Amino acid sequence: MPDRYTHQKKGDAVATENATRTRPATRQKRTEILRAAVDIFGTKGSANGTLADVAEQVGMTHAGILHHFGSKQNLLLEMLAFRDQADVEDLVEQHIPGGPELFLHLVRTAFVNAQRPGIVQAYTVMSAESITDDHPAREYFEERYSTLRREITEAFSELCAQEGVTDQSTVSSAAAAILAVMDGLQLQWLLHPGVVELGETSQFAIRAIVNAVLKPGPELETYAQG
Amino acid sequence: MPDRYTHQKKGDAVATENATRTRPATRQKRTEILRAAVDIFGTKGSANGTLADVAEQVGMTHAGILHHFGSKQNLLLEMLAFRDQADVEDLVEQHIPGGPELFLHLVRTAFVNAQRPGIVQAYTVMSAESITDDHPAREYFEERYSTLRREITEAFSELCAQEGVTDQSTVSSAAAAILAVMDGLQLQWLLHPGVVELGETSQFAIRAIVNAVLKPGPELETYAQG
DNA sequence: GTGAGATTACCGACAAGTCAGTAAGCTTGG
DNA sequence: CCAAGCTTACTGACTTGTCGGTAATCTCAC
Repeated sequence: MPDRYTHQKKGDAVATENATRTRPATRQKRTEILRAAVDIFGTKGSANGTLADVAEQVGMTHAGILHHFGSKQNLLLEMLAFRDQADVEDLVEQHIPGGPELFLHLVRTAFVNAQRPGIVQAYTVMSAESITDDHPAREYFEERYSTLRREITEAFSELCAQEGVTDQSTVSSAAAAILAVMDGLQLQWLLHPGVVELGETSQFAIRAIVNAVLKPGPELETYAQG
Repeated sequence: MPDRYTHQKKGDAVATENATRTRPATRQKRTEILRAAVDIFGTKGSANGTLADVAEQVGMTHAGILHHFGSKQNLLLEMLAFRDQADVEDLVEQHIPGGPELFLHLVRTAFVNAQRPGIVQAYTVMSAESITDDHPAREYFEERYSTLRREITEAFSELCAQEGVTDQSTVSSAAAAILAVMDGLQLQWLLHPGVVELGETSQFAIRAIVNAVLKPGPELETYAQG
């Protein structure tokens, strides 16, 4: 597999929307395919979902999908990039906020996600699958988590400065923990949609972690009966 | 759920070690296969890992595996049950503690898990895969999370009573959140073993959540600059 | 304790189906 | 007319599960 992430012959950047090459209807069709891919691979997983499944949903044969995306692996990667793009489009300003605002943004994201189980499911399944051997999305998720942890860590730094807290020993743990609750709650919410409330619970947990950074409470051992 | 998980023809209880039917060497072989299954399906996922992969690791053909477990689905289910059993065996008293001790037990579990990435990976991949359509382990994980949330909720009740806290409105959120961080941190730890510290970070997060139940800090909006 | 008959453990071969990817050709917008 | 979009037809690689057969092991009458 030579150029792993795209099947386009020329080495042009993926992001550059090459208008000369593609008809407008084609761009639309590609988007339709990507949406179907989110649905299929979210519902059946990336290994069990097939190109034929995706093709059927857009009224095509699987060879048609391959015409557009070259390979299944490439379709999966473009699907993840597509989700990111769709995420940012939701934001009024096309940029994720920094500083203390970030925590509110994360909570809002959790509430938004509660309205779109399909995408959440695709993301949850793919992220866990990515830890398997030679998974196409491994690098994608490694970068994603690194980036998000860094952004959250920076937000904590700003917050600590603002609140006059000097001990920043817990911020890296807290950053990882915030991402972790959000992911873990998504899984439980997908398993028990009526029982676990994604938005509210995420809000509670993020608040708990943020407050613990600013003012750590007693140690757990305190509560064990001695 | 007794005999549903085995392909044995007679409806005898699984737990009763039927010495007459199985040779001691066979029991050993079965365990060996289950261990190999944890390795293979943890490394490659349940859909991508094959019976032949498992068979090769124990020096057999895939037909031999099917002789012992009847079907791939059954092998997967027995593998999960096997992990649970191995978990409990680690405990000195064969029972998960209740009350405030439970939180310390969960932290200890996180530290123990940091020593066995293979099993953690299998569990992480399978739990996420379980939300896909008609996954064999779906029911297993639904029950698992329900049970664990209930146990943690009960532990919170005891803790609240002990500490004189009457407002228990957050305990169900907290129970889900604790499981969520543990799961989510496992994923990040598997992606970045050197960066994320499973034990320490879990400890921090669980402490943060427990303390938030007993004494909720300020709301997140407090920190946003006005 | 031993030999006959049953049961278990496993293999080799194969059946049946699935899936990604390829090649060649039809169709149609521009 | 010609390239992009798509199909039909096909291949080769896998995979689960089945089936007979074989060798090892167990049971038990004698």
